[in-house]
Amino acid sequence: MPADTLPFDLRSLEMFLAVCDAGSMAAAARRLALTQPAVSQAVAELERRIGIALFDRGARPLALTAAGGALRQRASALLSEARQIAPLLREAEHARLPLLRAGLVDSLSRALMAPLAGKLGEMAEQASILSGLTASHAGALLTRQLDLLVGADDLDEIEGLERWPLLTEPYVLLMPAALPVPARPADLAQLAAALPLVRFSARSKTGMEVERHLRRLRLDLPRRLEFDTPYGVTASVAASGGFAITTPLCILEAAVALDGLACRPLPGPAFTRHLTLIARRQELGRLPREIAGFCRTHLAGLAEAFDRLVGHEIAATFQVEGAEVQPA
Amino acid sequence: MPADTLPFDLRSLEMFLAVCDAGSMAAAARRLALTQPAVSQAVAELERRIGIALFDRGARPLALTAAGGALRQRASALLSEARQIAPLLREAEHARLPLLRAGLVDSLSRALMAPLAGKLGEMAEQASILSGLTASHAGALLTRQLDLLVGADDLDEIEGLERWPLLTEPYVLLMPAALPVPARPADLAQLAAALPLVRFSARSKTGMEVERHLRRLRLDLPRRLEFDTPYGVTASVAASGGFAITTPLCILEAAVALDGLACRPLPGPAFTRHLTLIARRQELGRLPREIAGFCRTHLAGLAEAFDRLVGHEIAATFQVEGAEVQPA
DNA sequence: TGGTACTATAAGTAAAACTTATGTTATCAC
DNA sequence: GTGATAACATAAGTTTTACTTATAGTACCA
Repeated sequence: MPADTLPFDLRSLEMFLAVCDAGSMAAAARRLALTQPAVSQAVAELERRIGIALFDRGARPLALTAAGGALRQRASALLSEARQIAPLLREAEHARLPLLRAGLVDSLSRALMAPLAGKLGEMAEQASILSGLTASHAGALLTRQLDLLVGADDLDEIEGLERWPLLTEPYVLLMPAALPVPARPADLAQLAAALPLVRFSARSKTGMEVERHLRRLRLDLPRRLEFDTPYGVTASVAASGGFAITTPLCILEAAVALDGLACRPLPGPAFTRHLTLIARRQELGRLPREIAGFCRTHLAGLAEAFDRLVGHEIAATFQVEGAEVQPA
Repeated sequence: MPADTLPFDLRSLEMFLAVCDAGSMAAAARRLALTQPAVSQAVAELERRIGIALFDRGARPLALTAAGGALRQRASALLSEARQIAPLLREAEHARLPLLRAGLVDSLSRALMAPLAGKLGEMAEQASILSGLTASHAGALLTRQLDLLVGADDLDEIEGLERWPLLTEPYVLLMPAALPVPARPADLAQLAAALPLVRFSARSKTGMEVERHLRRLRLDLPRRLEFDTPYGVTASVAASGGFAITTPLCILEAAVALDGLACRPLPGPAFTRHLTLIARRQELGRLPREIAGFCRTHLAGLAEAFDRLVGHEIAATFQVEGAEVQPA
């Protein structure tokens, strides 16, 4: 018997949830057409295997502990997913690709979500596109909860992936247009003394990159307000009159009015962000390549909006991948 | 033995995946420290219970059938979620953090992110606002990675929380304006036959609620395209000419042009969504109450936009909480 | 203070999961 | 083709698990 065995199976979760819903083990037993000791034993075994008490014995209307409540949430989600599977497999028999799941980094939602949805809808029977942080999508890709990922991280530390670069964009300053443009990195500290710096959370790849870059520049800027979405950062800068280190795509993503704000070049060494499409190697054939091409075509259409947003000087750093690079 | 039993348990899925990964049943057996017949029997039993062949016997490097491939995707997702559960429960027991962090459901980003950031920035030395799904925020709240949560779930199965209702809004149909308005629930099936139904993913509370509602109405609508953000759903409907079951706030959140689309009442019994502010009980004093009041004030400002979007008839269901309800 | 309705434990039984043993089939080297 | 090899399937026996009945213990209510 392997040591990393799961501490429960679906049957025991089913019984646990029945107890939660019914309010007592005896009632749950009736509902499941079992005897009461069966339920009692199953719950006890579940608690023993997880190693945490799930119910508060000694309180008569049986009460959940904190851990019990958490399990209730997750278990019901897990079971409802499990119940969907079998019917879907029957449909999967006569289908193209049965299911295609993609993770799209937040900052490309507005640029790519709808066209990508159309494309995936053509290529698969069922398509699912999730938004969020690249970090969480990366985990999902590896555990096969996702099949494709478009994000700001090329996951080069992970084997067995194929990578299709999409575009490169510069980091920029988003700040009040009236203020003087910082010329040297040190001017950023001065700016931060006058205005609140709005940051990306360190949960996001972008936030981590910015943090690392500032450390390289030996700048220790305050950390007052942070967000994990481009909208949060941009909207907060617009509302509060602060400033942020962000990228053109992140600003476009937010789709908020930028009255009185301007994009300025970030002083100091070049600092860019790369967006990449990633899939597990050799599982989807030429599909990732085709989708990457499709994304590039759509992203190229943004060049004009970029120009308007940041001016020609900065926009030159914006670059959609042209040559179709072979996956590493 | 009840008839609606699941056709598999986690153990059999584990074995099935081991076979997929190892490439043969014998190799999988070695890896699982079992004998070959154990695996063979488990796979056979799994196929019998699901009622579909998963592998292509007779092809020697064992090949997956279409259904087998689909099961592989979903089963590995299911298992990786299952494996996360136990460790999370252990964390749920303790942990404590000083900093003020809030989780805001995606559909309120546009409405509340910036003002909430300003407010929290006043009240705390450092504030962090994360966007995403209520479900993941709920876990973060329990494990004390978040201190506040604004979401579409009141987590009533969890003890030890205080809840501050913010507003109630109706679910509505977002569909082409030119098409006739569905009068009865059954008309939805007809609509779904003509147009693609764009769904919220079951990962989101909104998606789960819609799914449950449809099940109550005994409607089995196709599942072609799904998203976990309001922007995804709205943009896809706008781009593809499909339809969706969504809410006014979700539509406003997306901030996309709705040319040719209209909001229609959802036929059938009343179906509304409740947004609530949640905190762990008695940990932040009167702060949650104050923030809830602040949020309501801001949300009340949306009433006009609601009217324009959905018309008076539907908008009547939109209701910002007035009385400050004592936490349960 | 019993009565009721629940939970826990003990011991036995039915079902399942797994094992060894053996037969069958596809692939490959010759 | 032919036999060797490595895989899968099936049969029969064994261990483990899940469930049952029976009984004792515990919180709650009148």
